[in-house]
This record gives sequence, structure tokens and C-alpha cells, in this order.
Amino acid sequence: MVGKQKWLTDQEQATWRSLMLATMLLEEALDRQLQRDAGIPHAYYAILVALSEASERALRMTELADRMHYSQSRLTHAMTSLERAGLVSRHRCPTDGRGQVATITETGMKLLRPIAAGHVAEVRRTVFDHLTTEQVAQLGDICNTLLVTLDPSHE
Amino acid sequence: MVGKQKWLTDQEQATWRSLMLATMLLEEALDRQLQRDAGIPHAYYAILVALSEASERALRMTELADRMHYSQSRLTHAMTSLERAGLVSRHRCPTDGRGQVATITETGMKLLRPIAAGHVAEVRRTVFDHLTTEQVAQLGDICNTLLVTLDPSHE
DNA sequence: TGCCTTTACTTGAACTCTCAAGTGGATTTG
DNA sequence: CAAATCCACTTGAGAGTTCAAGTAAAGGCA
Repeated sequence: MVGKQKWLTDQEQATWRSLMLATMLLEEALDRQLQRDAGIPHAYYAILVALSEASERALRMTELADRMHYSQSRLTHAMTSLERAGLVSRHRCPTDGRGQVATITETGMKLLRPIAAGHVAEVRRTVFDHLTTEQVAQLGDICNTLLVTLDPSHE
Repeated sequence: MVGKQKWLTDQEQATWRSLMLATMLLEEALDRQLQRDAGIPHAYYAILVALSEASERALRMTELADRMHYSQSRLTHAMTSLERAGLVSRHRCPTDGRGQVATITETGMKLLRPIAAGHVAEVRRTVFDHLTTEQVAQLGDICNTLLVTLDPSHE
């Protein structure tokens, strides 16, 4: 047996198990909903949202990767896939020959708008419908606390 | 722009972003630590732990998949990989010709013991070191609340 | 100006996970 | 008791991610 010696308290153990299971199932639920309704995974949906919210709907690849906390490689692969689907496009950066500027296409925007409603509904259904305002605040505080360690660049 | 109309309150939006980022970075941190120190992903580590905690260190594949909330297919692929690494083994179930009984090998146990300490240290470092007892309780409550919807089989 | 390093991204292979289809042993049922 | 169905798993293809290595432009700096 592993875990006979207690490195975590009983309460911490229980919370940990619940947290791991809840986050796993939550990600799966979000992925399934978006895959079903939009044909793209949650991670790709997030890229479309980020681009749609950017000024000019355009961002340098590195800037986009930084904002999403994705690796360059992950972003490149994702963009390649989204580009094939016609949802985004890339073109050489005029001021830096190495760079690429990513944009969401009209097709991408047309996909995004109706999809967003379904996504938010899923977020409500799985999370916010069941939490009190106080719990939302607590959860936010807890996550922000963890982000200090998890994301040193976090302000 | 998407999201001009508010489907979530500002507080919910903020909490949602923090939650998504924190859970993503947390999973990555756990994966990286285990990949580095044990050469296996977090999802595989969890299988080893589950087997090590089972009576006789053995479980039917379906029972194991259910406990982990993994699909049969996911578990089969994972077991194939872990088996190749010599950490687990499978053998026909004596009472049901269709079934397989999964076990963790001595090699698997020998890997697990020292690894567990490092894993718990990472869990502490990223999570519990930064939360008050009250926050741990809050987080546990919140996750259990969400699990009612996310995992209907959850008691 | 010409090297040398950094920066911005891309590529490819290996790995994990999902989804759909397949295999073959139990179970039911007419 | 044979045929149909169900159940426990496996398989294979496709997609997304990571990691290491590669390309090519930018920015020192001597």
C-alpha cells in the first residue's frame, strides 16, 4: 500500500480527490459540448474567442500563445488545423519578417457567435447554476491564490 | 466581438477565467513532475495508485475503469503501455472468460513508493501550501456540489 | 560589414485520448 | 438448446499535445 503515511490530512485528501475528478469531468463536458456543436475542442474554441476579442481581431502568434498560456508549438499546430477549417488565417507580419499575424476569418466569426451561447449555457449548467454568489467569490479567491504559484507572470 | 451581451456576471467571468487557467496549469504541473520523475503521465500514475490500493492489488478492467472514470478504451491503451513498461500485468479472469484482471507488478510498486513522495510534495507546493483550512473545506464543498451534476453516479 | 546569438515560428515523431468498429465469451429466450 | 443479444474488452484510425530539432529573419558587436 502506498499512502499509509499521511502526507495530506483527511480533509485535504478528500478535497484533492474531488478537485481532480471535478476538473477532469468539467473539461470533458466542455470538450464534448463544443465538439458536438462546433466540431472543435475547447482549446481551439478559446483561440477563436481570444482572436475575436483582440483589437483588429488580429494578434502576433507569440502574443497569442502568451495570452493563452499555450506553447508556440501547440499554437502552431492548432492554427494549422483551424486554418484548414477556414476559421482563421495567418499572414506575414509587415514589421518583422519572422513573425506571423493570426486573424479570425469571417467564417470563424460566423461560427463563433451562435456557438458562444451554447458554451455559456454549458458553463452555467455545469458550474454556476449550482454555486452561491459567496461560493463563486470563494472559488475565485482560491484560484487566484493558486495562480500566484502556478503562473508567476500573473499579476 | 463575442460576449458583449453578459451571460455571466463580471464576478462569474473572472472566476471562470481563473478556474480554467488554474486547472490547466495545475494539470500541466502534475504531468510535468511525474513525467520527469517517473516517466509516466499523471493519468497513468493514478492507475498505479488505484491498483496499489485495491485489495490483492488486483481489479477487473471494468471495475478499474469505473473507479477512475476512464473509458474502457482509454484504460486498455494505458494498460498496454504500462504493461510494456513492466509496471502492471493482466491475466484472464478465472470466473469470466471475457474478463481480465489487472495487477500492479512488484516493479510497479517499487517505482510507486518513492514517486509518491515527490507527487505529494508537488500537490502541496502547488495547492495546499497556499490555502487555509477553511479554503480547503470551501473548495471541497464546491467540487462536491459540481460533482452532483458532473458525475450523476456520485453519492 | 560579416559573424554570432537571439527571436519567431514550424516541423516531425512519439504519445495519449476519443470514437467507432470488432472479437469472442456469457446470457437470455423462444 | 440454438439463435439472438449482451457484455468485457481490444483494436485502429484520427486528432491534439509535447518535446526536440530545424529554419530563417533580427539584432548585437567587433
